[in-house]
Amino acid sequence: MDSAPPAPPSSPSPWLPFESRRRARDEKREAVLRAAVQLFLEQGYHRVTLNEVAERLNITKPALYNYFRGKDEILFECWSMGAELVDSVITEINAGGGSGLAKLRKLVHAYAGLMATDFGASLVRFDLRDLTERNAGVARAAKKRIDTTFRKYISGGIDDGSIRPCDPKLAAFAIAGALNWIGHWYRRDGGLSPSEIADEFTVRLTEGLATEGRQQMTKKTPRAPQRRNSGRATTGKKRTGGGTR
Amino acid sequence: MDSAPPAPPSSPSPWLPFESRRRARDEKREAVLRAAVQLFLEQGYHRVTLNEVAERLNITKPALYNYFRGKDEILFECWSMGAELVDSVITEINAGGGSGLAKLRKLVHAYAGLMATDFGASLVRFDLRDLTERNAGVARAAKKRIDTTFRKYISGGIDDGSIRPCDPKLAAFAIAGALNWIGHWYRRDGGLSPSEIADEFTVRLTEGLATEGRQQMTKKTPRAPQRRNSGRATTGKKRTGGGTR
DNA sequence: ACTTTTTCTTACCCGTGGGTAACATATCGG
DNA sequence: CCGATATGTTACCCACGGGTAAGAAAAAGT
Repeated sequence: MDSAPPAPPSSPSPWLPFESRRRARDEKREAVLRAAVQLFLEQGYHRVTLNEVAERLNITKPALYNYFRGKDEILFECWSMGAELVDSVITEINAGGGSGLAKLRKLVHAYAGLMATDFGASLVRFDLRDLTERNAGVARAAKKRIDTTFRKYISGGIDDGSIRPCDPKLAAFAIAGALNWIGHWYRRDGGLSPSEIADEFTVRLTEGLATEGRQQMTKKTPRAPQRRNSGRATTGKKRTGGGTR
Repeated sequence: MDSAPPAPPSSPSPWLPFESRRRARDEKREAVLRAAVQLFLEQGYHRVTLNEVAERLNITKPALYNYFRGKDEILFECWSMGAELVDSVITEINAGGGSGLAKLRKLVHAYAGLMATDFGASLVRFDLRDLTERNAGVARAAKKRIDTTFRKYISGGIDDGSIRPCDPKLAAFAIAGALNWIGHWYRRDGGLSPSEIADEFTVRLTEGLATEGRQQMTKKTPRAPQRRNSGRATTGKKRTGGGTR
């Protein structure tokens, strides 16, 4: 018979029922976040009790208070995990070169993929009003940074000629909205893989913006490649995402 | 001489503090919904108490139970108001003619406008998990109808040649996502009017799909482009209708 | 071994807010 | 004017769940 404690379905907890509990503190902390984010997404923050979170980890509620100040802090930390993912994506894109359109496409692709992860989805499915005013402020700032990045890539693309003139603010809203919505409808057991979604959205959300979008038009390189060069001469190998579709 | 009780700021309640309370039942019921939807959007369903809703209407909590079975039914009825708005829009579009693309544009335009209303926003900002299983089922069905309509217009447009071949499912997700997101960021006191948003989104979300997007391609303009320019008073560069370039 | 510190459990508190019972007061048909 | 019916009010109940206190049980230090 299975006298050994039955392993929980997925992402096994560091606290096995009666076993060695010698993991590092940070690992446990993160395990709490993984369990919590999953439950919060499944059932919604307000319907999840700390007892449930604890139970899923084979511990009891007060034990959670060794790692977090309270429920809202757990929520915030989950949210922050997602924000960090996005921030690192942005940092990486900024580090690389490319036209505004190329950067935008990279961002769209990576962001779409993130929306299919738990922490990524938490970014758009959690209600910031559940946080303390202080944490909500941090979160708002992070959102602002992300939004600004979208706009920056778009207006940068307009300047360098890779994107047709448009209102960067509304274009960013439209693109970010379509992406954020992924976090609401994506299901792991659905018919679509994250990479399929990311590939398709990268095309769909930028095809209307590109100056050289279809096979038509003069197929010349981006017209008048950046003359308003503010420093970094990123010319190099552009090839604005033309590839595989 | 306004010796009468001072009217509350906006959307005056039928229950004036000590005055005639002789309005029809349905009007009162709807007044409850208007007050509720506003509070739910402002603060979030779980943070709004029935006492608050009642207070805003100059009544007390138990009085609400004359019109609704409970809090969750109020939520559902608010949601339904939004759903009915969308349904009537769809019915009207279906009644009219036009290519798939034309219908899609009408839907995008109307839907964007709805997202800037309280009941419209409630459609995407309320959590269906707060409803009873029965009501949640109704809501899911309504959402399904809306989604189906988007896809139908798109695949219809592909068939009639007004829309370039693409995956209708993902295209619908992208468009609906961008639109739904309006319900999350739109603020009445922001710098953008609903009609500006609707106009811009109508262009932005369909320009990538149209077979005749830019100045080339066939001539069969299905309908005259909406010259409904109501007020183009914002940031200078914005050529909504024209496919110039 | 022994203390000390960290981690976790049992048992409890208590504010909150949806919901109800019982009663009061309009409103209306006649 | 009078009961019947809608409509509101006051006063209360109580389940729920976040949070805490006090102490057991490991881990770690000595």
